[in-house]
Amino acid sequence: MTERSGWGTVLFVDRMRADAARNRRLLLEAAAAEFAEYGTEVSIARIAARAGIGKGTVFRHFATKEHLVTAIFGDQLDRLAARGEELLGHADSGQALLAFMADAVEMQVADRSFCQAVTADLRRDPQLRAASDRLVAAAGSLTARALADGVVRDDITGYDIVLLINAVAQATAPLGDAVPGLWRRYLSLIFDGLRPQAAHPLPVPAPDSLAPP
Amino acid sequence: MTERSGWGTVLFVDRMRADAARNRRLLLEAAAAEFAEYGTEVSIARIAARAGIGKGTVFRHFATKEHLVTAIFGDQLDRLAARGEELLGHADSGQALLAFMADAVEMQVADRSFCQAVTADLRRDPQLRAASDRLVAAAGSLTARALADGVVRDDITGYDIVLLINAVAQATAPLGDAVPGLWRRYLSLIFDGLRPQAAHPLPVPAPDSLAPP
DNA sequence: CCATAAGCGGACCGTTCGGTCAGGTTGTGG
DNA sequence: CCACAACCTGACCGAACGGTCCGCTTATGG
Repeated sequence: MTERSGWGTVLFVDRMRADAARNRRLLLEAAAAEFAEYGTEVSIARIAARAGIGKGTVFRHFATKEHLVTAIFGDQLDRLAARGEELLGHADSGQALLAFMADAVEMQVADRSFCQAVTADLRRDPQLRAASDRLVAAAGSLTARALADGVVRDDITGYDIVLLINAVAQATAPLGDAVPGLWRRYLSLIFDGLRPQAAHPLPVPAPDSLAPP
Repeated sequence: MTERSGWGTVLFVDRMRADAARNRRLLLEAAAAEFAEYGTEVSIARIAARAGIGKGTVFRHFATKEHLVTAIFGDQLDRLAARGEELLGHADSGQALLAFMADAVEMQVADRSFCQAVTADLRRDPQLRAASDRLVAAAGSLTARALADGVVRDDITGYDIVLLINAVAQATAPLGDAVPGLWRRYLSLIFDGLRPQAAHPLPVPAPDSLAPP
């Protein structure tokens, strides 16, 4: 579990009682694991059992289940955005963009809740909005750098990249884990579509937001 | 509601009592509409109410909710496969493949349950397996024809096409219906990746089945 | 070491779901 | 036209869920 960007509520365990801090950590670990394995529909009771704490304790730390999901999902978004920012320091801009997409897809494929959360109505939460914006910004910078080097076509944006990451991650969903690395096939194919050599005019402008109206 | 291929159970209303046949039709229409609008999680009670019949009647026609979902989903798969077979008669093989993908995505985007069903564990059902095979076969023929005309790269198969359809349909899921035709942008982009000009070697072989082990 | 408040936990609540069933209704073959 | 089987229905059931609450435990500052 990493730190949230500029917002320490989730892991703000400093001025807590020792047992409370310990339980909160156990809870977040258990929730992340259960969500990744079974999706966000797992019951609070299951998560509490895995963490070895009582159900009531869960609601002491997070008023509703949605708050818990939001906390975990926000942390993941932040981690992903951080990875993107880190890759901005990479020499090869094309490989950096590809690596970013690969890491993002891998994260999403390994975590059932991540896929669900992207689609859910959690967009109302301002913290998630911020994390999402940070992610799109990182993707946009990586794209701009790759464009400047002429390795991607000039009509794509950071929003496109984020949505295509989602597309690749969902592509192989029907097969479950039957062919473990199959998503790499489709990431590669889609990346071919991002190259300037392939470019045919795109019929619809890129979006300028990830949130529904 | 169209006919199931070679299997008339779903709409086998011939030797039924008149009221039973009528109710079955109302039920299937209501279920398809509710599933499309709200996904497969809508309650049986809701569907029954929309059909104007009692809840018990639903279970008279379909032993479990899963049976109902399977019937509706199978019908959709069959319709999609039929559309693919129809497009095999189209003169321009490249446009036929593109049109097939576009129709498939459009269907999936307009129907929440369709997206869910693709991922669900309904693959056990032999009828769905058959419908799925028929769909992949149609996609494979369209692909082979396009390949013979040199308009697509030579390392893709019908399975790739079906999975990429899924990818495109899910790509814009985070935005809901905020930008109605946005999926066309990503279908176009991915189709660019399917052209021979763009081809870089793909890292993983295509799957040879859509079912998990 | 103790007083106290913060934390804990699981019985409990209201709701919703898929699915069942007994008893009333109705279409239909003869 | 009638008898009967097929059909319809909504009250009902048990399970599972998110969330509440209060009596008990325990960490901690003084």
